[in-house]
Amino acid sequence: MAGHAKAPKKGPRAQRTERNLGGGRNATGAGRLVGFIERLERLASEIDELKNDVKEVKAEAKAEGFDLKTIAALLKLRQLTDDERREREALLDLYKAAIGMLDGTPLGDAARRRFDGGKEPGDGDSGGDEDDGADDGVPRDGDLSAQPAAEEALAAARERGAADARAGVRVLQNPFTAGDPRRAAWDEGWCREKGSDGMDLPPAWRRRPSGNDKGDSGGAEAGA
Amino acid sequence: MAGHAKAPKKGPRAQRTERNLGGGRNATGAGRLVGFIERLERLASEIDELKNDVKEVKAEAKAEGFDLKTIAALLKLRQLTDDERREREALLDLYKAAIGMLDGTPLGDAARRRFDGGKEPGDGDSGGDEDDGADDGVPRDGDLSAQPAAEEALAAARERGAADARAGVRVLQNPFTAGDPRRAAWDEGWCREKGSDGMDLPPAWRRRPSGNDKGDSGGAEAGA
Amino acid sequence: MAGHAKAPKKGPRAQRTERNLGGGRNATGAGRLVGFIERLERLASEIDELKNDVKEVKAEAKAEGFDLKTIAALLKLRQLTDDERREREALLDLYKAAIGMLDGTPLGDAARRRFDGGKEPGDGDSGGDEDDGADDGVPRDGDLSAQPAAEEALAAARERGAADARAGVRVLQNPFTAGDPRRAAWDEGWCREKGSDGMDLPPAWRRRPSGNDKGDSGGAEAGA
Amino acid sequence: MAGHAKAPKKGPRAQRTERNLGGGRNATGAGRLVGFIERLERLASEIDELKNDVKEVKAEAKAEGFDLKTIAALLKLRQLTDDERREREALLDLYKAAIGMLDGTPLGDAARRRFDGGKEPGDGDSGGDEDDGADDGVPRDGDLSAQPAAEEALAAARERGAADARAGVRVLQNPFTAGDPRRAAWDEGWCREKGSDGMDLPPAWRRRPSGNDKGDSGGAEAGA
DNA sequence: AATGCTCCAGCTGAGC
DNA sequence: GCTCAGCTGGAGCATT
Repeated sequence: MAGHAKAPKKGPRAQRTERNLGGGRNATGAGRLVGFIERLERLASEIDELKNDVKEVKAEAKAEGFDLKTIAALLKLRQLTDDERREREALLDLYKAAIGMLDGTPLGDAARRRFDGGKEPGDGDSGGDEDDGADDGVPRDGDLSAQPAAEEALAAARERGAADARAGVRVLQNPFTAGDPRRAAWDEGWCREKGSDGMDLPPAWRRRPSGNDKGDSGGAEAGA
Repeated sequence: MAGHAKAPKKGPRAQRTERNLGGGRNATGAGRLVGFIERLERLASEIDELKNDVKEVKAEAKAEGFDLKTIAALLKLRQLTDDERREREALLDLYKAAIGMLDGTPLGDAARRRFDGGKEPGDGDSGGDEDDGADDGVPRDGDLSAQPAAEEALAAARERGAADARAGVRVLQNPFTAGDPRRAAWDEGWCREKGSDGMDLPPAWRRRPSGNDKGDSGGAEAGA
Repeated sequence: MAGHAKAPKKGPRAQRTERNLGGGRNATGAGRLVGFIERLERLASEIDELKNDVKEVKAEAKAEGFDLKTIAALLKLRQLTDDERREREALLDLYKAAIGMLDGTPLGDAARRRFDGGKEPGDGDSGGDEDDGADDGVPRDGDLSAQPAAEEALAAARERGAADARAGVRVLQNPFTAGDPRRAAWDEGWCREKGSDGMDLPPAWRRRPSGNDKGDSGGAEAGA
Repeated sequence: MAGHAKAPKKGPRAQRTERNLGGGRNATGAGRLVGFIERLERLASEIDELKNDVKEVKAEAKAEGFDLKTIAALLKLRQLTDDERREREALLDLYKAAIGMLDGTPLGDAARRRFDGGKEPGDGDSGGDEDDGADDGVPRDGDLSAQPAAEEALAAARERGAADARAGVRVLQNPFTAGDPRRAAWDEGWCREKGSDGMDLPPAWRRRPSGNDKGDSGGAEAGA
């Protein structure tokens, strides 16, 4: 099912180069040219066999309800080094923050770590951080570095996320605070679980029809 | 300084069409063709004047230390409706979670809201969410919907972020919990403040040299 | 008529950067960033106004029966120097000849001149050119250089082409031999004349519906 | 030699999807997603192995002095049906003629045939074709259809071209008139022969350094 | 089903 | 010499 070309209807390659190869003229300029061209055409045809296969896979995925654009984004993400990805995310978050585009979504952990990378962990409270009104007594982001992200803890969190999902807990109820790596792990578990309901994809995995009229229904109706 | 073309050295457009326009032959096929071509070339030349201007602006930005690639990303983001942007982020986060690529960064708020959109806010505890071990007493994500994102509250948070930044507080010390919209606002204030230090850009805004050796320093050392 | 945008339905640019410009903070990193972004977006929007105009012109041309793809090719050709264009044509002809793809269409004049550039015009007969069977007494390509392409001669030929076209002469009856620059000029006149028939485009200017079945109806039925 | 990758230095694909495949969860949304992603990545990696091979071949060709851009053009040409190619050339020639861009190079045979296709061959002389001054007695283009392009005649012409080339005849001395299919065949023979001189490519096959200053050294100094 | 548009990625030329 | 921005060509997608 995966290795069969289908000859994308294109024109008749390999038309009439054969007679030019005649004799032992391969050392000739013309002969060598023909050689190159044929090698290139052969490679090209192999390539677009594979491209056809890609198309088939995509069609299949689409038929199951996945969003192709998102999958493409994923693939691009995956071929980045983790470091590169973090670097980009951090920079993007910083720039977004600077122009007030964060709207609602806080800085990613990558950005947080980046901007704090050079500092030593002890001097955090220097300055005026009396932490007055928000919610004291709660572990802050600073603890992020304190939790070594033990793989077993993460696995446990993931498992709990799955269990919670099964139990009907909503995503918003993630029990871990910001900055805790288990927060992400719980999310992973929850999401993976939610994707497995029945035979076909739950609607959350599908792309919304688009809502062609754009409402700018931003959470922060600020600028206007 | 911004509207002056510089004639990108390209070839001699408008070579010898003039004589064809002779007479009143504009009703002719040939005449009309020439007309179209000239209009198109004129538009094209105006377009690449503007492209030149773009180049200049980019060069200037780069000279000040900004990362062009990130700026490009920003621009692309900004020409999306807020809804569209949220939709994509949500979907991407979901897919990432499903294949375990979240590593460390939790689901964005957009994703959280999306998957919870249909539910009514009151039934959060349905199921087994006894909230056993994590960190009780702390406002959860569920409160996210409870806080109507009053613009003045956000502005205050932003201001506090800026003040904290001035006072030496680190980003990691963001006093607001996950799910609280003020968390993002505080980040915005902090970041904007940090960008204003001296004459030139703080190093955090510049792109890291690259780190050519790929470390895969992922939080989850799994696959390797 | 050329500067009216029509707002290509894209998203709401310029969302909420205004507040960030507040105060005299323009010297700030964030402020400068916003400045760059706004300049870039403004330029971008101007650019796609122009792109819209291009679209309109193309639509108009298509409506009159012209083939857009051909027009695009023309535009690309026209932004090449004459020298560059000749260089490319010559090289392409040479390569085509070498692999036997000329089929039917002889080397262009550009190619001929290129390969003969270094030689002095007098020694043409050196070697075995006894010209045995073909068609003696006829002016050869060699004369190409002998005719200095006087502009008035070309104009005359063009005029004669137009006259002949009006008189019902077919293209195939071009009275000038290969290598004579007037041959092309006559063609020009003939074609331009033929395009002027009535109100709308003669069918020869339109693209043929496609001929979906590929016949390889080559003049040289060789390779097959 | 065609299947050896060389791992184009890209990032660490296939990072940590394995654990997600655990259990028999393949029916799950998440599991299927992982499956698709892995298939796509596998195909992608095969594709860029081939692309690497292409790059190698091109590098080799370039090292021997061939012009890559011309080769690319050839490849594109070759994946067109003969009919399509002819159609495009004809249309392009017609449009060029109409706006006076033919300069020097006459209409290709394809164009000539196209515009004469519908007509019956007998009525050519209708009108004023007294053929007054040019060069009577010489076979005209009209004979083009009269010569059935017998393959053996073409082969002979090709052979003669090669022989003439060996004998020192210049390209300009092509003994066949315009419209005679043997003209192209002779060119083919001549060019192929010329390409075979010594070990390396004759300079005519290389790309001219470009002549950065544009001279518009056109044969027809017309419009200017 | 055909076609025009848009995006993306590879290739090319410059600049440090 | 390497990197990086610009550009060109192709492929997918939406549209009619």
